[in-house]
Amino acid sequence: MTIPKSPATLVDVAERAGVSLKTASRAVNGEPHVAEATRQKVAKAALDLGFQLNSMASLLKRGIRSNFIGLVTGDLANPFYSSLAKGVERELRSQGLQLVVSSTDESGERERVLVEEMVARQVRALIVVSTHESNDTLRSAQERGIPVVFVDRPALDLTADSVVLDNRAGARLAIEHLIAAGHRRIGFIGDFSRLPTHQQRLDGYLDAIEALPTKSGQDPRELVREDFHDAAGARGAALELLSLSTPPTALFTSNNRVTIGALTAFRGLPVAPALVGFDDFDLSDVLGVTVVSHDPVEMGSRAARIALETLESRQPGGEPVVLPVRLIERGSGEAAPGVDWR
Amino acid sequence: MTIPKSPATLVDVAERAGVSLKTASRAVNGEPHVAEATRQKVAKAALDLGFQLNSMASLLKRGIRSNFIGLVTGDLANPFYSSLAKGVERELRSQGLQLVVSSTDESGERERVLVEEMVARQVRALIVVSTHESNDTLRSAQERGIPVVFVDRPALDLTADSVVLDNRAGARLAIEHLIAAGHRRIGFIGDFSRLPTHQQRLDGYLDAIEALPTKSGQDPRELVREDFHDAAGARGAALELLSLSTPPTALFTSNNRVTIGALTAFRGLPVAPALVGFDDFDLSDVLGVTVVSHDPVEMGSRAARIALETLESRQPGGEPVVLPVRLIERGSGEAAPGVDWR
DNA sequence: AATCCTGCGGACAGCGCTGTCATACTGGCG
DNA sequence: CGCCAGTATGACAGCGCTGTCCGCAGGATT
Repeated sequence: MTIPKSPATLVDVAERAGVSLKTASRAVNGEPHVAEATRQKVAKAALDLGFQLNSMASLLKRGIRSNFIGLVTGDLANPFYSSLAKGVERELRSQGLQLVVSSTDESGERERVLVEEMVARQVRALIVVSTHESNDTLRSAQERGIPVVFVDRPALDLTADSVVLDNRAGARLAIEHLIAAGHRRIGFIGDFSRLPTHQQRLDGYLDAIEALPTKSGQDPRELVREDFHDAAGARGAALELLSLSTPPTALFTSNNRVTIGALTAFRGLPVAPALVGFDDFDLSDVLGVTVVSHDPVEMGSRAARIALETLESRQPGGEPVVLPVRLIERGSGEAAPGVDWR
Repeated sequence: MTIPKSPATLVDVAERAGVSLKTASRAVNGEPHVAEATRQKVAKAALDLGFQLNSMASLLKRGIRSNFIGLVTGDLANPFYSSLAKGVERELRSQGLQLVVSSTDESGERERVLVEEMVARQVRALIVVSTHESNDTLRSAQERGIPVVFVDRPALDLTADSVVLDNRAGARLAIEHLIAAGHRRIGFIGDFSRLPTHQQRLDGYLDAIEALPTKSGQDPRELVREDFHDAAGARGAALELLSLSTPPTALFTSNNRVTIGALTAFRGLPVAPALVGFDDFDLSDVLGVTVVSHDPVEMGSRAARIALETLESRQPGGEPVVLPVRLIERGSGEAAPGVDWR
């Protein structure tokens, strides 16, 4: 019904208040040297006209590119990423910055497009969970002076800050925990093998496995299954491992989706294998699942803080920030071989 | 190391390419009437200088407000909201629009601030899961010509589009299902009582309960517990209900967090009460929890589509879009009174 | 030869705002 | 009383870009 009347400008406000444009600007922006009475007049005029400062014009004039920080993640619907986003947002809030998000669905091509779009939209900084298929566009964003902070997955071939987890230690901890419970055949189900997080977690697994006295000729990777990015795929991998002639008595699942997939595979089994998962998740306590836990919200906050500091002239590209992980025992990781933990 | 050289402007590009500003503009924007050779020259110059069109200036000049759509939700870390965000983002993607998100943490005051900020940042449209504490700022956004679409919770006292679930029918369905399994004392654990979703789900509950032959003097709200917004609170409510002298034999939990809270309360009980939850969640199948399910991603998409249509001159404020819900039987809702379903 | 395209390129204004500089007026102080 | 510091206000340019209008060349048309 309402005609989309073009919004009031500062000129209109100034006119209505009977003051100059500049004075109106000062009043609206809360600058000093404006008489209280004048301030009131301008405020009233602004209210009457439904005036809203056009921040685009304001930022343009001041040579500021924008008030947005871009976050590029895999999939917003994954709780890990959305917690990350929450952490980032919380940090930005205090600075009057806003968060622009988008999901790559782990496609390098989409990552490229999204980063380009964000750069075109003048984001102040980029926080990226990179697919690591290519980083040309990220590099060129950097070259344009846009701070790029890698999160969860470190920067590769690129001097940039990153905030990551202590993946290798976490995985080793998990496997050693299973070994301590008596397990010797421990399966590993992992994400895309190109991802650094995956590789590090696998390294941690191998560290612990290779420390075990082995029958000669044994392949430490015999029970390793990789490149499963969703729960359904991980479920299949778990079923396959469990149907081996000598199946593993325990599994290590390298992220939340994989853990969930494995759990769905256990339904109907007389004895569920012991399990330690990387990433905590809702209901892990109800289910009694032992996990390598960490704080994705904190990870997002840290990344955001680094991005903001870089904006304030901090030198980019220092050592990666490595956040600690810890094992939370809930039962599934403490069950001895052949013992059901449910 | 790199000095944050001030980015190249179109003037620089034009100069370097030896053409006029306007010609460079035409070339960069792919407008017609530019000779192929000229286009090449400009492209090369732009590349050399690392030129990036300043979209703020461009949009300002063209009188376009921005390419952003704002989404204001309760808490990004809640899978329900992040799925919603995913749906919105997916829809925007094809239009070259980007998504700005922020969380209110269910505070009306924060909602106010966020909406104002987004309006100041010139978002093209707003998609809101309103706290419903007040809608003044949303109304004024509307008056400025910014389409506002309510999602999950309908518009109140405001002519605006909304996309909601069939909450009442869903809740009634759930309760009738429990009644069919033999339950007569069914507890209700709900969210903030001010939320329309809550009220509708409670109405659905009461519909079904009141259809039951009652002992006179019986209060249909005897087993209703409200205003629990997180899992911890819901857990307490569940424990309290179960410790009544005549405890309910079944529970209806009105959203995903409440359901999870109730589930954590069941640990250690010899017999878990039957349970139907509103909202599906990860691992509901592993746990065997019967739920009233729906598609939050689709809900986000629909809301985004409506926002985009309104931008394209569709009349705002039609009938609310009501999305269907369906019951998924997984065991917890089919157990007879006194029978453990786990 | 006069006319009209069509393809190409440029000059200029101005989007809405703020930084700079200038002006006018107050009061205090030596 | 003259001068300076401080406060209140305004005129104006210009951020980087694009829409409008205009000019010029060369080929087609009458």
